[in-house]
Amino acid sequence: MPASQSTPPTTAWVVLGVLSHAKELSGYEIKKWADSSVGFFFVSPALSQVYSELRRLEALGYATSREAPQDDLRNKRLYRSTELGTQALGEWVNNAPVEAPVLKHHLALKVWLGHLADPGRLRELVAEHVSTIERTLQQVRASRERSSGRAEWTYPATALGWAERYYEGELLLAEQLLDDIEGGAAGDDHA
Amino acid sequence: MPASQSTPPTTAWVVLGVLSHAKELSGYEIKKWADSSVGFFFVSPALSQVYSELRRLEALGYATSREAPQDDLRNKRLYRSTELGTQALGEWVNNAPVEAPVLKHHLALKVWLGHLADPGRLRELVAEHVSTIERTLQQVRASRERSSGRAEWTYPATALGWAERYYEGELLLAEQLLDDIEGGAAGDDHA
DNA sequence: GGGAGCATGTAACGGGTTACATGATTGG
DNA sequence: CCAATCATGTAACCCGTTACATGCTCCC
Repeated sequence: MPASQSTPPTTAWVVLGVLSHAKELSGYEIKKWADSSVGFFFVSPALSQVYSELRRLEALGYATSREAPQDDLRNKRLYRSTELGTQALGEWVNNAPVEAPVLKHHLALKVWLGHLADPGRLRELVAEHVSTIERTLQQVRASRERSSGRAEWTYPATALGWAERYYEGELLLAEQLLDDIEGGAAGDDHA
Repeated sequence: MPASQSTPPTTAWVVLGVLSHAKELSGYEIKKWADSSVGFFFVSPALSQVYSELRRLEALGYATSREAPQDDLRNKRLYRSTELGTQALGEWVNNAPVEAPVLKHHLALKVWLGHLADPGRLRELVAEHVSTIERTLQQVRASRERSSGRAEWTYPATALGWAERYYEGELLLAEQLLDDIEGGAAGDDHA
């Protein structure tokens, strides 16, 4: 037995994960679901990659698809998870070690380079960041509210609750950051 | 003037940023500094990539290098930022828009897939994650303490202070997560 | 003697993105 | 009529990683 052994990339599990929460979805729909759920705590793949992961999953026997007419002339391909797929996904969830979170925090990076920044501009950058987070937070809340209540969405709702608190934390951190850089050259052991 | 226009990848600024905090460093040293500073809020590049970014920076005129003997027979290449480099970096810090933070939170992802997990195992996964974060937090604290005090490290210390609070927040979030999944099927609007 | 740290680099690979191409339907 | 949404896919590209290759020195 020579063949492929290496585990699929996490993105494959993300796509299969969306499928595990629904019965049958098109690539396009998967992308949308990903954007408004998993996207708040794990990078949501580009549409083109959703399609290629779907092909991979099908090749692995983790998903099946069927052609469905959506209107005259137009076809969409609908995917669903197989037994094997759900099994493999559960296997991954339970047995793969939890990798350390990966973070690219551009604002923190810029603060770290604050000695090269115009002080006033630095504060503006924090403000920019706060707006970004606030927009995200609104979306998270909307999503979480949508999923709260239905029994099948318990875990997604829990994850979204986590994300909500996470972004609230981001806001707090930004405020404290502002104090730090405002409070003239601070950064040493606070009061 | 036809030539290259596209901005270098963020990693280039990371490397140049390390250089902007020192006078002259080898690639190897840069990697170490990156690991224990910027690495806590922005992915630290692999050593091989540090070297290739250095070559890029030199080609752009943002850095210069010189050959320095480190012991008989052995040479190391020492890099320093040029005027132009510092200028370009400052330009980036001040004028490039702050991109949204990128997060890959594997634990949250797995919680989101909790319907496929063994409940007991899920709690273990959270515990695994907590250990990871605790280890990171210790390192952040050590780094922050090392940089606190010296005037030139004000901004790095501020950034590390941010990181310290960030990981403390992660710990809190993990606790609440445990409550959520422990407290039977919760996730809806808390008390 | 052997392993860890210092030091630099190449090569292969893959994960993932943007841009491009196409085209129908619906709503303002 | 035009923009947005639905819908799928290809191609180019590059960022970044792991694995490999090499070799010295210091310390146990």
